[in-house]
Amino acid sequence: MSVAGGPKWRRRKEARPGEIVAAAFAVFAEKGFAAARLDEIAARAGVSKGALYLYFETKEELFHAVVRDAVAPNVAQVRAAAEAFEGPFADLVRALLPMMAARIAGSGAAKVVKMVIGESRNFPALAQHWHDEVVAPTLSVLSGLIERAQARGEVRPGDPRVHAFSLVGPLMLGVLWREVLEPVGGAPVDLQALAAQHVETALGGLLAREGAAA
Amino acid sequence: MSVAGGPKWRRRKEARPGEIVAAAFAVFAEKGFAAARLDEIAARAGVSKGALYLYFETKEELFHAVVRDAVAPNVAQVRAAAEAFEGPFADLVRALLPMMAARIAGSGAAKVVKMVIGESRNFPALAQHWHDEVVAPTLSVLSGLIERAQARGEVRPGDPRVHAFSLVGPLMLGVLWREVLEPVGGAPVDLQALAAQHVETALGGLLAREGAAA
DNA sequence: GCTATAAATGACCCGCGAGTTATTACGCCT
DNA sequence: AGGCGTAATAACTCGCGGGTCATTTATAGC
Repeated sequence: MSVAGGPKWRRRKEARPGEIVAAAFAVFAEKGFAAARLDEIAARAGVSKGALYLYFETKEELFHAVVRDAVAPNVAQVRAAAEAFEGPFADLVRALLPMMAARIAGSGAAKVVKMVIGESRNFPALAQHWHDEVVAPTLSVLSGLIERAQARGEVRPGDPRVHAFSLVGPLMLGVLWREVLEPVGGAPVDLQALAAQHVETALGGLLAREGAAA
Repeated sequence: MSVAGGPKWRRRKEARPGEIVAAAFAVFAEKGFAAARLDEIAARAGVSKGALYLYFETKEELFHAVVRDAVAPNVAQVRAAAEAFEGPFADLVRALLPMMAARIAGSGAAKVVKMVIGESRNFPALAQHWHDEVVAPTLSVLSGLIERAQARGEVRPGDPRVHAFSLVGPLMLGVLWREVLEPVGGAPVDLQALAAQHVETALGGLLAREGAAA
């Protein structure tokens, strides 16, 4: 409706891909892969459906691009923070969990998680990418930290991977709760409060007791 | 190809709905709602697509029936077991978590969880039903138990709902891991072992310490 | 300004799958 | 036995959405 002779569209080869991925992210997060409509993605990106195919071969490739872009930076940062830390295990955990909570809640990572879970059967390649690039590295950093803390006698014995689950499981549950149940009437969850209280609970179970025998 | 004059089909009004729901459960669990094909459900139920519509109005109603049937009995049993228990909190938890783990892994409940998460935006009614009938009651039983244990001085202070998250979160994470990540190369998770170790960790953080001041 | 290039469009195609319906045939009931 | 009510079928419709392509139009270079 631009009556005042502005051009109908502009050539912006550089900017398009990013805008398209952003729009696709929003629609995929809202609807899931199968129910997302290319027309809607195109509309939100301010572009025609045909233009999508100038930059992405198929809907599925677009899906992959979305997951890549939305997630990579956060993982790297959490990893760096964890590996740079030098103090006692308890302090590290007290810093790390709230950081993860904030990062997951802040970015759209939670929506991506939901998306990956929902479409994992239909797009195993996506779930695999997610596992290889996000979950496995994070878990490996975490259980490495736990293992070293065990060697120093700070943390009780036990499978370090299971200990890692004990640490982050409740956080993940909280994230999914917010994403899935709150919109349909579930009682709100304060992720920061959850992280704070759970860290103390988990540490109570993980740390070797000072006055204890074993 | 029954050349030897058996009838082409039989009238089994009573048995059909159950068989259809079972077949639908399998297909929905594998593909998710949107990607599930009514033709495939019908084929697995040994029935024509038209027959589905004799028993269910729409695909979505069939989806609802699946969730209802697959989940209700398990919840009731866990709830009953939890409320009947009379001993100290620690023993209850040591019995309850492995039981939940077994029940979730054994039935197809894990697949339903994945399904509900994936389709929650497109079918809020389903997520709501799940919340009202499954999650909220379970959580309420659990945090009730914790609250009473706190009153008896067995469990440390803190939001009982968050404590409940601390207890079951890692279990849920394990379930999702098995469901989503193991099929694409994730390291296997032994749910029973996870439950056993995590229970002790969680109790270590939840139980009031005998020799402690507060 | 004019032209060549390629970014972008939007009308189109076509297969697929949810839902419908005219027809068939099972099996109870007398 | 045979007739009737209805469970069940199978071929159908029809709209939707992923993907295509001939055409339009911005813009860089001369």
